[in-house]
Amino acid sequence: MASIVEAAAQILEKGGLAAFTTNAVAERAGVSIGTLYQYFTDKNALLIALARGEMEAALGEVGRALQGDGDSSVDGRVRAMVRAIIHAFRGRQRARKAVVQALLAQGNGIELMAPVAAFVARAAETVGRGPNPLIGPLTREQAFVVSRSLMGVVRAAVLEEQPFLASRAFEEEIVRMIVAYLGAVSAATGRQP
Amino acid sequence: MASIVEAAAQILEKGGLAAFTTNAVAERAGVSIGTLYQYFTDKNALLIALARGEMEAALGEVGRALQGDGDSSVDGRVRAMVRAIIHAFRGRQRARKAVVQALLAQGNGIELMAPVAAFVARAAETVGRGPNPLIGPLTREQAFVVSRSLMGVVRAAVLEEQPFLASRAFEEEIVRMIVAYLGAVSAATGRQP
Amino acid sequence: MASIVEAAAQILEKGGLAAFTTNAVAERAGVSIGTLYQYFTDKNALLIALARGEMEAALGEVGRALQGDGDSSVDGRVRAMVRAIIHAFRGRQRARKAVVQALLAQGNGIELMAPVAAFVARAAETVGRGPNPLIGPLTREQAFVVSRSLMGVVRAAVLEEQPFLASRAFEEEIVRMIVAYLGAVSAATGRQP
Amino acid sequence: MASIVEAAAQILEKGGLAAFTTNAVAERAGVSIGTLYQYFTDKNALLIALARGEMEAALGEVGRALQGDGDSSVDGRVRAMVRAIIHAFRGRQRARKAVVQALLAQGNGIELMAPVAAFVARAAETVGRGPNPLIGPLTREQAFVVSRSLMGVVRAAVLEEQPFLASRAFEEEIVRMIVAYLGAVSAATGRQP
DNA sequence: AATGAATGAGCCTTCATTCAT
DNA sequence: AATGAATGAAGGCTCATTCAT
Repeated sequence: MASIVEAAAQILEKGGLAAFTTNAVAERAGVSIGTLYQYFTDKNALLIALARGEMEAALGEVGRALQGDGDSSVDGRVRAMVRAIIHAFRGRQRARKAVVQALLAQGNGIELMAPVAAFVARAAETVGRGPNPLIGPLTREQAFVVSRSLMGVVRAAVLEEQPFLASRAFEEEIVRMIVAYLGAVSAATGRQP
Repeated sequence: MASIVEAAAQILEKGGLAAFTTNAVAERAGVSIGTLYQYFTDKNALLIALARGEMEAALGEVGRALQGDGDSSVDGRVRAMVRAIIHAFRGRQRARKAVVQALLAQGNGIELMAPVAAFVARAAETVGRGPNPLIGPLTREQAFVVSRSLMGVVRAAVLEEQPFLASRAFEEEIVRMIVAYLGAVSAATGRQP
Repeated sequence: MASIVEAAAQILEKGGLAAFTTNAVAERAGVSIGTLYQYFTDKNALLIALARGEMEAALGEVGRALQGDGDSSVDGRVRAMVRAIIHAFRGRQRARKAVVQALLAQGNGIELMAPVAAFVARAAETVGRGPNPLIGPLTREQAFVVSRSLMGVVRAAVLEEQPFLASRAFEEEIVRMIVAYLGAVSAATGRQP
Repeated sequence: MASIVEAAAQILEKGGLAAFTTNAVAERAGVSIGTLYQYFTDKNALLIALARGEMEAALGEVGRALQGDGDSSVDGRVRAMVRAIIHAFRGRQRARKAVVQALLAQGNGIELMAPVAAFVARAAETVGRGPNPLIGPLTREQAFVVSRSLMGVVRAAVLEEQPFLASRAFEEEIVRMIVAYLGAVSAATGRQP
């Protein structure tokens, strides 16, 4: 089962969506096509299993990064989160890309993406508080904007295979944006009461 | 030719990527499949033609919005830009989504997306200057972060069919983020010399 | 189209239901599988087309037999009908059998059989009248009994490949049964008023 | 073993031939597929076992009906037989239908059907004698006609799911046909010596 | 005796593309 | 330029059957 999912990831990584056929996956996994179908109802089910795995990995990475006891300033913590996201997206770019594509192509993508986004939003919120609180709870729109812009930037860099993806400068700018935004939210909220 | 591309857009809009077959497009366009192949060497060529058209339309929309002589403050001009982006993405969501997917699925997507992003980055830069300049020229990474976060947020809202997509509150938050980021960039740059 | 149906009949005739694959049919018809699917939505559609054709042929045969101006006595006309049914059932036994099976396996069979049965029932009724009327209109149950017993006997003989299928003795007995039954019905009806 | 056959009948009854897979049968029987193959060499072997069982049950029903000491007139005894046949065909229609189909699909059907038909023919003969004999031994063709028409009518009613299947009127007509036929045979035979 | 994971031949069907008219 | 019937490679999936445990 795990080997089949792994094979699927490899196929996707190497040949993209076009190469992703159940027969190819079975062959690479070293099992018969029948066995594949014993574990996954559907080509789609396999895809979802793969996606779920990737998502959980990403979640874990971000979560672990935030547990880390590095720099506990707002800047430091945002940077930890940004780094985690970048990392989560860098391993097996093509596979991940293909998974996202395939998922979106069927409408199942959003539900699977949602948890990650929610997690990121919550993390941002948490980060904003800390020792000397920066912000209160975010509104729905605010949470959306933080999480999606962060993920959007990173994803774009991955998809476009930008050379500066791993650079310090890039990280810096993303951090700057998030921190600036959280600050602005805080300022606006502070004024309101 | 135009009618074929239009048919392609409609098919994509209505049935998504799965419904997008050359035969279906030809039929809807009211021409024979042979004629379609007279104008487009390939299914892919048709897709590219469609994408190019959509891209140009988006570009035009943003450009026009920035020409408009509304509120000329930084806030006002960023808001005009944000609105234009949101609009550019809302007409025919599904078709656009499908185009992006299909394009990405083949690796052609990035080149076609690039001009829009470049344009958005330039617009942000321009906006930052204006009467009383906010910022100087952006670095490559900064331009990337502004354009992709903006587009990323809007795209996510479209794909996830968020109900607040057209709301004032959503627009407000995006503007807040862009302005805060531009401000932070400006501050950092100012300090450095 | 006709050649495809014909090929289907031949395949069914030779190899039974098991050999009836769309690929086999296409090959025997000398067309590509794609062409087959241009004319028939489905494997099932092909089956139905075949069945309809066979049914109409059977109908025609019986109809023509009854038009014939042979012996116009009740006995003579019943015999003409019986003979026609036997003929209708004898050509391409296996193909016919397979069609019926396949059809029944999907529930579509009955509707296609019904017209033949209705026709036979009407024929029996007509025969019962003639110059010196034997019977009035049959009740639903009576019509059913005449038509189905007649068809049932012949079908059984065909399926079991009885050697006496074409014999005079066999024909004689069937005629005897039908005539006796019509007589009994007539007698019962006559008594009732 | 019995439970496997029973499971097969249930599957056939509920889902028709299409649902009749060895795996499905094993699951419903609550045994593993391996066990099923321990008892039946083949899917076909299972089918034959099922058919044989059903056949014997039918045989038993008719036999018992004829033993019964109800009305001993020809009419009364024919009616008892007709009723038994109807009953034999009515339980688990779909399963029975499917069995017949499946059997026919492989050519094994006829041999299994034959005993029932033979039995019916013999019964008809017996009935025709009784206290005041109606007929002598039937010819091969006559026996065939009585048994197959009777079975054919009932089977058709079952397959077509005729609403009058259980009605008195229907029974009446079948009885009328059989009795009329036996009478005609008797008359003809009587004349001949 | 029982289990059930594994097998794989082969079926139905789709759809991009061609080419003679 | 346009047509559209024909093509056929290729893919998803089923299910009877085996065999090591």
